[in-house]
Amino acid sequence: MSLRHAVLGLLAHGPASGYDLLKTFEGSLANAWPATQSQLYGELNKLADSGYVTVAAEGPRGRKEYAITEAGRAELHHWITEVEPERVRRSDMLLRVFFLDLVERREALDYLRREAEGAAERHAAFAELALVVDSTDDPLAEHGRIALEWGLRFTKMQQEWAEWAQRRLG
Amino acid sequence: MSLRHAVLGLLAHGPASGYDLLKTFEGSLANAWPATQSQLYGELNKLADSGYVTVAAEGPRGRKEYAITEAGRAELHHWITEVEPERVRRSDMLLRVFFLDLVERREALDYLRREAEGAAERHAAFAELALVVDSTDDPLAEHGRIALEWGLRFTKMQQEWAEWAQRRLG
DNA sequence: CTGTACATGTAATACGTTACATGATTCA
DNA sequence: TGAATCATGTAACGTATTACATGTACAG
Repeated sequence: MSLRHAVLGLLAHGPASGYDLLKTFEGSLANAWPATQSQLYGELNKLADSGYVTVAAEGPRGRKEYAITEAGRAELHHWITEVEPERVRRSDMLLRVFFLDLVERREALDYLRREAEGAAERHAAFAELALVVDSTDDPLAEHGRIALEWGLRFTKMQQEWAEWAQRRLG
Repeated sequence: MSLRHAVLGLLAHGPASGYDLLKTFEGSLANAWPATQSQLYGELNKLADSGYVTVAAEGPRGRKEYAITEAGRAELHHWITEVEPERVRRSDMLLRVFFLDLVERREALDYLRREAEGAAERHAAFAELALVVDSTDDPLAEHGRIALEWGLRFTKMQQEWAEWAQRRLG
């Protein structure tokens, strides 16, 4: 049910076409809620049917510019402030850990080493992004920066955990 | 595609019925890969069709005890050691953070406070579990303990992040 | 005038959740 | 004998991924 709220959240900042929104979903938002082109266009039509968005303008090449309605804003506000975030998360990375006793110790250590390295790489990428964000004094980037901080801390935690696990197993 | 590997991983430790497996999916494994009864029974039939498991014995009340085959073990080993874990994760908790500029500052701080509190609670629950696990010298619990450590570190990170975010916003 | 970017849509397939449906065994 | 537990299966619905399908506008 969250794709609809992701779309509403973006449209709450200003009108946009499905194509515009797609760029955002491929960018920063991909870290919180990835979505495909197919999904997006379908969701926009459903949102329009429900009255949460309207086609505010039509442009060249069949472009449809969507705008959020009052009902859409109300639904979005309700979702942000009153709906409990979903705690269930699947992790096939962690799932493998449960079964590491089924492979050679060498293979298990290799697995954890790759996890640590991958986490370190993703951390470095986030850190670079943070440098850029921090050097611009754009107040609109404030919440993106808080989400980015989550990524920084998560990847760091993941790396440290994988290193700890290697020491414990090794 | 990971439910099948979760099932294979459990059966690699010994034969079990769908009903048996369900208990495990409701327990420790729920933190890494939750699954419903409906999904499980369906997957077991598919795995049997593919030759990854066989019905090793039948018991009272239509009970079917499944056992992993050599092909199943090979597939499981391949998955653990060679298949790259999926990095894409959706988080509606993080998604809301991107849109926190759309609500009152008071509401945004409330949201982060609730996140911090929830993380602290989940951390405490994990910590209690860790005490139990650490006091038993069961070598089989070793990998479960490593997964548990991930939960411990994740919830701690989440709490600290939410507190940091409150200070930054407030 | 041609390639690239813009722009939207549908179909097939798989995965996941909830609810429904049914029945056998055990134990108090 | 009635309730709890054991035990499996199906159906409906929603969401996600991939591929297919089509056409317009603009810039070089």
